[in-house]
Amino acid sequence: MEHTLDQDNSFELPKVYAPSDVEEKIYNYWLSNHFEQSCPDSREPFVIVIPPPNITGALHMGHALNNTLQDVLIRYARMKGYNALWVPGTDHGGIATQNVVEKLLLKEKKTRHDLGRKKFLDYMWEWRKQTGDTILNQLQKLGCCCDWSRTRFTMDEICSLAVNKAFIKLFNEGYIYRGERIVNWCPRCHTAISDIEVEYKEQKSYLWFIKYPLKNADSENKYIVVATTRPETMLGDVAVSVNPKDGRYKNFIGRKVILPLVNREIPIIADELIDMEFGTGAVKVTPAHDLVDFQIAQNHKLVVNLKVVDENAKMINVGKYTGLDRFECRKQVIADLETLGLVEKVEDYKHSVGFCYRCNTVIEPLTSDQWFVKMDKLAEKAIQSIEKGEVVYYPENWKEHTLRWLKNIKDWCISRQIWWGHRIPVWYCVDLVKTEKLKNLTEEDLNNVPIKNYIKSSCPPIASVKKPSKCSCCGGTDFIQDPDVLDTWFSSSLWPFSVFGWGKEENNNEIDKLKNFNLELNYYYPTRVLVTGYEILYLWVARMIMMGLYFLNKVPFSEVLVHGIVRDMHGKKMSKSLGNVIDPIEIVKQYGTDALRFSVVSFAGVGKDIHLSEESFVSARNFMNKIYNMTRFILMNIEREQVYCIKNVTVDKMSIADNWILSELQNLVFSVQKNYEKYLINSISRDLFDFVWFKFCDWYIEIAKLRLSKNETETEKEQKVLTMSILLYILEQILKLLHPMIPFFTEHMWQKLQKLNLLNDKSESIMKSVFTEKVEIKFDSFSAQKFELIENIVKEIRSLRNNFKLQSNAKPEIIICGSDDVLDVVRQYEIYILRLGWVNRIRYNENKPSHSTTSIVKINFIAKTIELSMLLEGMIDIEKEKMRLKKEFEETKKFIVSLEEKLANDKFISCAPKDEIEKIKERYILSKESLGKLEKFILELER
RNA sequence: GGACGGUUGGCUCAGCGGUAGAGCAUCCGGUUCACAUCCGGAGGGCCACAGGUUCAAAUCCUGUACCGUCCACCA
Repeated sequence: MEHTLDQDNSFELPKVYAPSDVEEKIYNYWLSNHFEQSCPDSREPFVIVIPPPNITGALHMGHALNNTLQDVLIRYARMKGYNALWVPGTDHGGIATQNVVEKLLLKEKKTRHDLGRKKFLDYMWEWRKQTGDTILNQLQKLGCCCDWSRTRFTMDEICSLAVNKAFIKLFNEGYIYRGERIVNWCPRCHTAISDIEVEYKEQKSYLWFIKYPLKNADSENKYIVVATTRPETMLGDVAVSVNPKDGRYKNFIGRKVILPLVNREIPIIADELIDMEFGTGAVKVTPAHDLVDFQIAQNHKLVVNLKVVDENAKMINVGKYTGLDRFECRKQVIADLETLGLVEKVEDYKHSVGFCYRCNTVIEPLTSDQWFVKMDKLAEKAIQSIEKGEVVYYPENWKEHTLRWLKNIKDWCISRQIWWGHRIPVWYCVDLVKTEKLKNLTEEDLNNVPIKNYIKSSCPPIASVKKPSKCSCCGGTDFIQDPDVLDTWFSSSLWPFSVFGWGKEENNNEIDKLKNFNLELNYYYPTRVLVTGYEILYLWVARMIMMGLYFLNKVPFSEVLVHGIVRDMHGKKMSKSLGNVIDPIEIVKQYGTDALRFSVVSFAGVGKDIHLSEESFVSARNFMNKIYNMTRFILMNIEREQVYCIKNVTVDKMSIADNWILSELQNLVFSVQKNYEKYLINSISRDLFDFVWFKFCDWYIEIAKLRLSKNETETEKEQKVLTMSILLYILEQILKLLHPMIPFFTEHMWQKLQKLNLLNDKSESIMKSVFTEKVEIKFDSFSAQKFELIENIVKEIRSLRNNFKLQSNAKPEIIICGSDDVLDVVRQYEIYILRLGWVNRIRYNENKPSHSTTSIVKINFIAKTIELSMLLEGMIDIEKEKMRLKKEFEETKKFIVSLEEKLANDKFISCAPKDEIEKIKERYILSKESLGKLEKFILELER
C-alpha cells in the first residue's frame, strides 16, 4: 500500500502543470492514510451527510457543483480544527431505478412479471452490485474526501433497520393510515406517486362545452352546459355542480340531467368550491378522477369510486368505450357528442397538465387504496423549529418557502406499487375462506391479486418486520405481507440518522458493526449543514426536518445551504434529450479536476443558478497554470544551504512591498473566514484569485525578483533570505487557502515543499494542516500603505509608454517632482520603479524639458500629487499634448465642481458620516492640486 | 391565480447607500532569466423602464415590461 507520495528532491518543475499525472496518485495517498476518516473524539464534530445520488446516476454537473461545495466545506472545517465527517452513500431510487432496469429487461424481451417478484429483485440487486457504485467512484475522481468506510445505501441492512423502525413507530402511534383516496397514478410506472412528484406543465388543449340534457326539460331550458378539458371522463360523472350563489342556475339546483352517451340520471348540486367565473359556471363532477370532484362528491354523499379509467389508462365500465385508451376515447366521445349535437362550442385553452416526474407520462388521478402519513402534527413541529431559527437557510428566502409549504401540507402517500424498495412491514390476517379459491396460487401469484381478495377485513393489519405469530383479533396464524413498497423518499427522510445506525436497538446482536452506533449517533447527530439544490427542498429537506424532530427530537442539521441548478448558456436545464449536457468527466480530462472545481465554485452564488459552457472552465484552468508557475518560480530560487523561515523576517528589515503584501494577505485571510461563515464560497474564490494573480504575482513577485537576483554582499544575502522567507510563507498560506477548492494541486505542492523542509506547518498532508487564522509575521501597516506610491507611478509610466508607442526595449528617463516626504519614499524604492516601469533613470525636482510628456499621479493615502514627466526626444506632438492635458483639465474641473457642491451643501455636512466628509475633502484637495498643475503644464506648452 | 428571483460594458457575472468592477471577447504593443494556459496598455456601461425615499441611489421603496423558477382544488 502506498502511504507516501513519490516526490523527487529537485527544485525544478516541468514547465506546464499536468493535473492528470498527479490527481489519481494523490487521491490514493489520501485513501491509504485514511485522512478522510473520522471517529468520535473530544473535538467538536462538523458533519455533512451527502444527498445520496441514485444508483442509476452518472455524475453530471449538478453533482459536481453539489459535491464540490460539500467537499470545500468539509476540508475547510477539518483545517479549522473540527472533527470533520462527510458521510457518503447512494439512494435506491425506487421508481426511477426500477424503470431503468425494466428497460434493460425489455431488451431481452422480458417484463418484470415474466420473472416474478423474487427473481426480478435478484436481478435488480445483481444489477446494483455491478453498476450501483459508479457515481461514488466518480465522486472520488472529483476529489471528494468522504469517509468511505461509512458508505451507506438506503436499502442496506443498516438503513433498512431505520426504515422499518420508523414505519412501525409511526404506524403504532397513529401517524400512518390506509385509505381509499384520489392519488396521482402513473399508468406507465404503474404506481401511485405523491403530490410533489407530479410535475405540472403548460399544455395547449381545448375547452369543450357540452350540453347535458335536462330531465323533464321545459321550453326555456333544455340543457345545462358544462365546460371540460377532459370529455372522456364524463362517462364517470355522478353530478353536475354549480355555485349556490350563482343566479343563473338558481332554478337548476336539485333537478336532474340525463348524462349523454350513457343515459344515466345524475343530479345538479350546489357547492361552494365551484368558481362561477370559469366556463359556464356549471361543472361536471367525476369523483374517481379528479381531486376536487372527489371532495364535492364526498360532501354530497355521492358515489366516489365510479372509475372509468383503469390503472393502464384504458377505459373501463363504459360499454362500447371499454378498452379504449383514454385519449383515443376522448376523440370518440367528442365525435359521438357532435353527432348528437351536444357540443355547444370548443375553445382553445392552455392549462397545466400533471406529468410523472420519473417517466413523463400524463398522470391519471384515480381512486385507490394507499398508505398515507398524517403530516399536520409532524409539520407543526418543523414549523416551530424553523421559526425559532433552529434550522437556518442560506439564502434566507427558502425559509419562507419551506414554511409556506409546511403550513399547507397534505398527507403523504407513501405506498408504491412497484417491487424495488423497502417492502411495507405490514401484515394482514389471511381469510382462509376467501383464500380457498386462491389456494393453488403461489405466493408469487398472490402478489398480483388485490389483497382485499384474500384478507380478513375485520382484523386490523399488524406492523412488524417479521411475520406475526398470532392475530390478536381472531387468533389466526396465517398472514400475508403488504405487497407494496415505500416511497423512496421515505428512506431518504431518515438519512441523517439512519446512516449512523439509528434503529439498532431492536437488532442488537444481529450486526456486529453496529456496536458503536449509539455512541456515534449521539456524537455526530445532529449534522451541521445540508447542501442541496432547491428542487428537492420539499421532497427531501423538509421531510428530513420533520422526521428528525419526530424520532430524535432534534433538527437533523442546523443549516441548509441551497445552491442553484446548472444550466447551459441559454438558461436551459442540462438534459440528455436537449443535447446540452457538459460532462464533468470530460472537463476533468481536458482541464483537470481542480479547474473544474474552481470554476464551479466560482460561479455558484448562494441560491443562484449557474450558466455553463465549455469555455467556462478556461479561466480556472489558466489560474491553475498561473499558481503552478508561481510555485515553480519560487522553487527555482531556493538555495539548498539556506534556511527560510518566518524568523528571518523582521519588521525593520522589510520594504514597503513586504509590508504591503503581508497586509493584503491579512485582509484576505480575514475576509475568507468571514465568507465561509456565510457560505459565500464564490466570493472566497474570487478574492483568492485576485490576491494571487493581481497582487502577489503581478506586483510582489516582480519586485522580489530584484532582491533575488542580488547575492553578493552580506546585506544582499540577508535581503534575499528575507524575501524568500516571505515568498515561501505566502505561498504556504495561498496553498492552505486554496486547498478546499483545489485539493489536488495544493497537496501536490505541499508534499514537494514539505519534503524540502520549506513549510512552516509540518503537517504531513495539507488536508491535515491547520488553517492560519491570522498572519504570523509582524508587519507595519503604515509602511504597507506607501506601496500605493510605487503602484501608481509604475502604472502611469506604463500607460505613457504605451501611449507614445515606445519600443518595448526602450528605456526612457523620467523626472518626478513632488514634496520631500513623498520623494523620500520614491528615492528609497527607486529601483522598483526602474524595474517595473522599464525606466533608465529617475531625476528629481528638475525642470522638465520641452521634449517631455507629463502626467499627474495622485497618491490617495496622503492626499498629494506628484508630477511625472517622461523624456521623449523627437516624439512629442505639442498640439496633441495640449489636447490631452486640456481634456484632463476639463474633467478635473468638472469633478471639482461636483465636490464643491457637496461640500457647500449644509445637509451633506450635517448628515453624512465624518469619514465620508473627510474623504471628499481629501479628494477635493487632491483634485485642486492636480488642476493647478495641469494649468501650469498647459501654459508652459503654449509659451 | 399567488409568491420568489433576475434584468450592470458584445458574452458570463461581481458590487447592493457614497467618484461604475473582473474574466472572456475586441483593439494596440510585447521571446526583459515563473508562466504566450503569459506580460503591458487601450477602447467599451446615463447599472431594463417610470416614479418615490435620501444630503447622496446600480445599490432602499412602489409600479411597469421582459426572462426564469416555485406553489395552487386552472374543471
